[in-house]
Amino acid sequence: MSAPTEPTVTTTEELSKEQEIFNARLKKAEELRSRGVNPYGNGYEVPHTTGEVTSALGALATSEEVEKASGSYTLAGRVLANRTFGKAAFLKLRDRDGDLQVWVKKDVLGDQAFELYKLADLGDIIRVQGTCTRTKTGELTLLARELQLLTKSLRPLPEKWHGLSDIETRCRQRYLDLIVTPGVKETFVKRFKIVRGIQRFLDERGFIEVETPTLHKPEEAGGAAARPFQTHHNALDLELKLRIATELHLKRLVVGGFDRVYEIGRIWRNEGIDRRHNPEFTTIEFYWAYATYEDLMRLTEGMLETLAREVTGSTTVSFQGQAIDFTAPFPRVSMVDQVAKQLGLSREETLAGKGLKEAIAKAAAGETDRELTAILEHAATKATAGEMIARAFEAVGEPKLPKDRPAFVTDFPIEVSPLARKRDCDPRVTDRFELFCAGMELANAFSELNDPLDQRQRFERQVELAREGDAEAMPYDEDFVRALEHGMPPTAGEGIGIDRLAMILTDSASIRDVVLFPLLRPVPKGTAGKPPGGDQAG
RNA sequence: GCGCCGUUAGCUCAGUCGGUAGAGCACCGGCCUUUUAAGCCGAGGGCCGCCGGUUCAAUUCCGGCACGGCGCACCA
Repeated sequence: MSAPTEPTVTTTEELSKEQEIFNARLKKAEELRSRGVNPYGNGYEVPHTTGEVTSALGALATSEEVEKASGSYTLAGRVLANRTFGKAAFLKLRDRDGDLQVWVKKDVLGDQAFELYKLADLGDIIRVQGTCTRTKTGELTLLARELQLLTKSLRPLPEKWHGLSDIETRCRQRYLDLIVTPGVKETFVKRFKIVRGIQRFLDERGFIEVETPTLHKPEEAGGAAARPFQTHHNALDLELKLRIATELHLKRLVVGGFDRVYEIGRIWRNEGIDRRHNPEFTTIEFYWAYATYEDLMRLTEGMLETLAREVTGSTTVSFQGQAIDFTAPFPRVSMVDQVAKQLGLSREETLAGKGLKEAIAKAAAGETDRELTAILEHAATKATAGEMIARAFEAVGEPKLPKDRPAFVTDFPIEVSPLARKRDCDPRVTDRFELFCAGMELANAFSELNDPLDQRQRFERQVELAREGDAEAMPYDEDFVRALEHGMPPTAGEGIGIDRLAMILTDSASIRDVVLFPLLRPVPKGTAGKPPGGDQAG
């Protein structure tokens, strides 16, 4: 944790470059102390930001206009560039709003303060006070009359032009990535706006935000098809699992009278890591009593259109070179009809499983794409028509979904929807949709199953599946059924993947780019962040 | 879990048909009071990811491992 308090005794010849810089900066910190300056001082007021300066003076074109209009500003931030000219220098100062050039002149600052300035390094946090002008090249610049060093940086920043490009380093040392990689901070600001936008949208419609447990007893860890992480509570000697969804607790709350309720929260799924998956991720789940999944489609369209406009400034969003139009309404695609059409069957034949396996096998044989063939072959091995339909859709349906629009996929078979209400006019399908966008599943929603007897049967089927070796089957949540037995109003509920939504609205190719600290394997020897001077120094 | 690719200075990257390495930026010293990747002069800085094999000699060739990237599988 702690850096060495003394420069290490190692001779110069033996020091790495980083250790050399570290020790040299440590010496400067000591030099500052000897001059009565605490290199880690506090209590300095910072009344202004670079943003306030640029919005007040940015429109004024000449140095005369700027100087006439400029008040005195006191700013603080990190030094990101330092171009020196002996008795003057230009610094690039960054605060929470952005960057501003600071002009340090010996005759303006005074000899003593200028000597202190010379002990500043790239990466240090400084505070400056002065008035603004425009330089010969027209850049709005604060001419410093006072300068204090607030925090000494001991390690060098990455190279200023290319920045950090190694993705591993960017994620492990996100603090550096945020400083030197353009756009990273903005991405996470946009993510914040997405979350706030969702909250505002739902709050305006009478929804209440709640928090439910993330530590689940084994029988509670349902609500999705996924493998949970396991943990243990010592005092209770209790086996626990990290939640894989917020669904079942939120529906308990609907039973309890929270007719419109939502939770934005972290969930964990013990699965692989790739461009679209991080083992911990954030969902918004919301439950709306007396509504149906049809209402949810309209709400979702309105929400996403609003978010796109708020976050990107347009309802058409560019994602990885593809324009995606979020203008409501979004197209709807029936999973069953699409599979039927592609396989040359009728809707009824498909739902009844009549010739379905043969048709899928035939399609697999005729498919040239190796991956799609594998999906179809796998689909043909499923036990029920519903599972075959859902699986076959991945091969024959998903690739045909519109690329320039989000699309609702409807008509999910009951076998793959253990918590969804079955359709009144055809119990083989559910009142459910998934929203697909940019090739990703973005949302999953349905009219909730509120018939406790039906729910019991669905759980029993999940238990059977688990017994047959399905690691992702849900446990039987007895208390949840008990809650339904008290009566849950007809309700529609939806879950949206915040991370994936953030990917799309920030044009990020990987979930890594919208998660501040994505899970990575640990570095074996722990070389990153090791203080110079050997282990005893740390 | 599988396949392909990568790992060289603090950072971004060259390079060595096998003879222990270079550039730019950063850093250090010198000059410079309007710079924009400032400029000029000079000096440092490397277990060439790790382990093993072949070889007189390996950063380079071969094998294994670690970490990462992309794709697949799994999944939201």
